[in-house]
Order: sequence, then structure tokens, then C-alpha cells
Amino acid sequence: MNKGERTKKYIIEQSSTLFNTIGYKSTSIGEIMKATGLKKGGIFYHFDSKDEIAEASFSYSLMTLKEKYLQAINSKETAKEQLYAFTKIFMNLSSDDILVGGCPLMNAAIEADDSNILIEDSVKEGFAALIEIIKSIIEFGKTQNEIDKQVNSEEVAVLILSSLEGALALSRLNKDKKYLDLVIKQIKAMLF
Amino acid sequence: MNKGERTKKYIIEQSSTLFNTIGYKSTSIGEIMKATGLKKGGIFYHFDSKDEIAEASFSYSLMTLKEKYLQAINSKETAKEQLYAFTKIFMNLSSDDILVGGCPLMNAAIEADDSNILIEDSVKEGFAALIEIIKSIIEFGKTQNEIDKQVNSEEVAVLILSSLEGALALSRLNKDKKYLDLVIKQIKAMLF
DNA sequence: AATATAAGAGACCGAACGGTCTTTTTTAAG
DNA sequence: CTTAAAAAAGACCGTTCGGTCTCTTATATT
Repeated sequence: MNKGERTKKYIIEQSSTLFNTIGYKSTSIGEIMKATGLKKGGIFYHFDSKDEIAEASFSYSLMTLKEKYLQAINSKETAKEQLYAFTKIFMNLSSDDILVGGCPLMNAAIEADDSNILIEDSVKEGFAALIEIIKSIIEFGKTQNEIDKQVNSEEVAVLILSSLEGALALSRLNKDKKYLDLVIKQIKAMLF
Repeated sequence: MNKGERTKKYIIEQSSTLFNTIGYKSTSIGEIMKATGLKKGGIFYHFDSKDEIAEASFSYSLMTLKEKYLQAINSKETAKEQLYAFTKIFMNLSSDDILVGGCPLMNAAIEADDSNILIEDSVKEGFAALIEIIKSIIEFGKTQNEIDKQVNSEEVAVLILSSLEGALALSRLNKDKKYLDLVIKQIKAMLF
């Protein structure tokens, strides 16, 4: 990887944190300059526009997020452990070094409500992927006789994701993990 | 109510929709001028800063929201009907004429993450009030023998609000009410 | 109808925005 | 070591931002 590629990657890493913490509108080129130590010329040499930086940053966040989920679930032998690993990531989304600023998907979904139609599809895909992961955990649990075969995997997956996202927002707002704790506790009680 | 008061109220009404749909940062004075038909001088005669408009608009949204909830619940005789009325408001938050743009609380919670510390307390209070309303519905249901007396009102209220907020975001993003429908269905099944 | 005051218009301001362009410096291949 | 190309600097541009200030118009009280 030559200098140019390294710098471009570095800009994306730094920017993704900015976009996720203070949002698209508030992340100015000036902020990115400060965070990277580069000047305007250096940044616009690698990207044609702020939107292009935002897109690259969001993709990077998504990739990181997905990796984290899959890696956490892998090597777990029971559905219960998998679900625990999954929820643990949600718990850490507030303090995670890389993904600081909460769930990138939810943030993008709320802010890019009308504008940024560019990333709207990516956000949809991201959520769909998360639901799919939860669904696969539930279905795995059924084959292991951990989870009642009557539960509707898709529907329950939607409930789990929705409640986790809502609780994450509440916990971040109140700077109190109890909301996430409460929701996770009840989800477990519901499934196992 | 004299002209000045009418105009100020009108600015707040129009602005609250703007803030809730496109967010604080994206709602410029220019946008407010367009929405109200007033010029800069007319707007800043009634407010000292954009933040002051934002605060007034948010308070107005909160008040409207709370009114809607309480009014919907009143005159309902069973907890089941009350909960149904409550969830129905959530369903309509996407299409409501006044509160267009989703849940004002969630929008504010996500966007005013670091900045706008001004309204942070109001957002917290707003969420606490919603949880309290749900809690009271559940407790009413217990006295009516509709709901199992063993359920923890507070905890379940948090789960319900979290999942509704999450599902609302999903439904708005995908322009598909099914997420809210699914979650509401499961909440009902859980309680009744 | 007169008039004091409330309400609003709109030109103006400095700062910050995203983005361009020329110049300088750094990198890396021969 | 030389040199062409890649990378970065930073002055500059037009636009939009939130906000001010003066001047005009509308309101409401006597």
C-alpha cells in the first residue's frame, strides 16, 4: 500500500468517526482537516466532494460493524451464547473506539431522512443484514432445541433489533446502560 | 391574541415541522423564511437566535405529542384499548400533519447528541413521560385483571417504548408499516 | 383622524461553508 | 542521483450561514 492509499484510508477512518458522532451536516471539511492534520488540498486530492467522503466513511462503518457481528457470533456453540455476543456489541456501541457515536445505521437513518438519498439504500441493506443475522441465530437455536420451534424467526428478529436500537438510543441519551440491560434481559427471557 | 403573538405562534408551528423533518442543522433561517413567508427582520423581531426558535419549536412539538397521547388514552375503558390507542399514534407519526417527520424525541436524541445541550434535558423528560404513560396503562391493566400482576410495569414499559421507537425508524426508512405492525402484534401477544 | 408603538422589510455584515487551482513538496522508479 | 509523477499545501472563489441595523409599514389606542 503506497502513501496515497494509506492517506486515503486514514481520511476515511477519521471521517467515519466524525460522521457517526456529530452527523453528516455538522462534519465540515474543516473538522476533517483538524482530525486528519491534512489541509484542504490534501483531502480533495483523494476525494471529489464531501459526499464522496461521507459515502466511503459510511461503507467503512458498515463493513466494520458487520465484521464485528460475524466475528462475535463465530465460534459460539449455542444460540444463547451467540445472542449474548450479539447484544454485547450493542452494549459497546457507545464506547467502542472505532464505532463511537452509537449505531451508524440508526444515526444515518434518522439524519439522512430526506437528503442523502445516496446512502439510503446502504442503510436499508445494513438493517436487513442485521435482521438476517438475528434470524439465523434464532433458527440455529431451533435446530439445537434451545428455542421453541413455533417462534417466527423473522418477526422476533425484527422485534429484537427494534428494541435494541430503541434502547441504545435511550441508554446513550441518559448515559445509563440500564435501558439496554432491561431490554436484553427481557429478550432472553422471551426466547430461552 | 394580538398580531405579534399570532405571528410568533405561527413561526413556531411552521418551524417545528421543519426541525422535525430535516433536523436542526439543516433548518436554516432561510428555510423558515420560506415556510412562513416572513423576511429575516420579521423573524428576528420575535426571536433572538435560531437556538431560541429551536427550543420553542421543540417545546411545542413535545406539548403536541403529549396532548395527543393523553387525549388518545382518555375515555378508553380497557388497558388493551389504551395500548392500542397509544400504538396507533406511533403508526401515524409518519403521516401526521403536525408531527410529520417521525418521533420528535428520537430525532432530537440522535441529532442533538453532542451539540444542543439546551434541549437534552427536555428530551430526557419527554422520554420519561412516555415511559410513565405506558407504565400507567400496564398498571391499569393489572387492576382490571387484563394483565398478569407479575409483570414488571417499568421494565415492560421500557421494552415497549424501545421497540416502538426502533420499529418506527425501520418503518420510516423502508416506507413500510410492517415493522411497526409486527412489533405491535408481538407486544400485544406478550401482554394480553 | 392622529399618533405612538409594534411589527416587519431588506440591505448589510463577518464567518464558515464546500470546492478550485496553482504552486510546492514528497515519493518512488530508473 | 535524477526526474517525472504523485501527494499535499494553501491562497482563493462564490455561496450560504446566523445575525444586526436602519428604515418603512401596520396596528391599536386616544
